Amino acid sequence: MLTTSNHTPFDCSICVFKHFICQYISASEFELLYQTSQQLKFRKNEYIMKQGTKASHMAFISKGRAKMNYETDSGKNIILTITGSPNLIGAGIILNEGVNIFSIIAIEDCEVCLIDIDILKSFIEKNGQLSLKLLEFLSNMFKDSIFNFISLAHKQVNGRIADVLIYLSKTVYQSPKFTLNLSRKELAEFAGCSQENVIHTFTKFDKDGIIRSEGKNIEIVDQEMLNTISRNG
Amino acid sequence: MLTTSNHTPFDCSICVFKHFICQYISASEFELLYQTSQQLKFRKNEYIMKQGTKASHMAFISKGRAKMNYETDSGKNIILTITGSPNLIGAGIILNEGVNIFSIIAIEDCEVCLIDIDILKSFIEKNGQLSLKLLEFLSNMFKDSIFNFISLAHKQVNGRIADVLIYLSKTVYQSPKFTLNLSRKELAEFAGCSQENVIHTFTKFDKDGIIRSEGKNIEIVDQEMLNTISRNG
DNA sequence: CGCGAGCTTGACGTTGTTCAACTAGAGTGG
DNA sequence: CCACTCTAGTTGAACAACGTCAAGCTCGCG
Repeated sequence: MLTTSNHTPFDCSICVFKHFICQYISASEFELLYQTSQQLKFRKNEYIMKQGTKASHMAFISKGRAKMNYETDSGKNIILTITGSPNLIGAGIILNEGVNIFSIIAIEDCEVCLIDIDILKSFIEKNGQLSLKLLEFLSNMFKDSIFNFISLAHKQVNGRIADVLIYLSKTVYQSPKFTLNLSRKELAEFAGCSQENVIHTFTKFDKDGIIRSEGKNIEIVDQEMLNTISRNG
Repeated sequence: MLTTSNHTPFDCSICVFKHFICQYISASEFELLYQTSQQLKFRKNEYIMKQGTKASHMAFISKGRAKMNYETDSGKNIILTITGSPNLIGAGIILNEGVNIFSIIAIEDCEVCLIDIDILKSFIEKNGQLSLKLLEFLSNMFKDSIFNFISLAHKQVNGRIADVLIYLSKTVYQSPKFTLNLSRKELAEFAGCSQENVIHTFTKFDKDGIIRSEGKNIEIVDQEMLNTISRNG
């Protein structure tokens, strides 16, 4: 599963996740978590988790971006979401039957900390505040996925691509101007349409002065118009 | 919010939820939960929870069926799911900003127990096992919604309607033969297509001997074929 | 008997997918 | 340095899928 290349531990003192969880657990508990976790680097296109494997770890991505990918029985890829960093991934899947129901794949070089689930579970069991926080976290993930699903299921391609662009700019790249780590095909897998449709829509948006699109470089010019398209579906 | 009509407490001794939660909390704690909860009957089409109102309760539906409905800014209705009973609803929404992000509406007469969230939260904080169980429950809801979303977003209407039929028969009515509580328009809001499209597909499925459809009475004849259609999208 | 709501049907135009051809850049080997 | 190939991106045209519209149907109810 760990198809990684490099194994140098990071400087944990600045880690956001450490900062978060140490509000709720003791120093010695964190030490245990630290000792049982793995700090790894992943290169672009490497699997951080692979669909179907046993879910033994949660992944805290401290640096880099990744995609959540679901592969259907018929071999089609569906991108469920793109994550920026820092971000904690795997909470939703883990507690099911202990199997990863989708893959997490680096779309650029990433620094990742794999956290042992059983250890974390033992903390949750002992620690009400922590579990409430995790419940909150899960609720929010759930909510996001619901709205994502509403967008995909009940809008047509214009609106979906507007949504994807808004999401990428706001959440993933945190700038109206960004350089994509994704191919047009991957964008199509994310937006739930054909690759050609992504391209057609991009050129239309470009002509209408809503975005500027040159290869991997995207700039959102008319945010207001994009919001309107998203709203009207 | 409580637009209900009838207010006779039920016999809680046979309640599934009571049975579940009493594995993790004490008798006196349950008594507190019971005293702060409301047992209500809802008639068809009544709101059990209304989108936008403060989320102060979870709903345990002990009898009857309900739909989760999301109303968009532009006034379009989207049915997120149909629930059978018994079922606990509202866990996912609750912990966000304390506002119901969608409505729950009875599609037939229901018996519902409204459970105070703050009380439940106080139990979670004290009780690790309970919180783990709730995390598991939420994870599963999350997983279901993901697969639902995959179906809607990446299949065409044939496959989506097949999915809806399979879901209704398996989860909601638990029989290959059932009498719908939903109109064609509502089915369309669930499947994410037009009402006419639902009808066209039903008649096609009927002609092909996959289902028998007479008004509200639906029977799944060729389950295998339906699964194939669902798989192929 | 008339009315209205929900359901059904078919025609038509829009939207989106598929297909095929073309372009541009990157990597490879002579 | 120049073919050659391979991949990603782009374009337009043909075709299929889907939504919209309009008309007719059925059934229950006043």
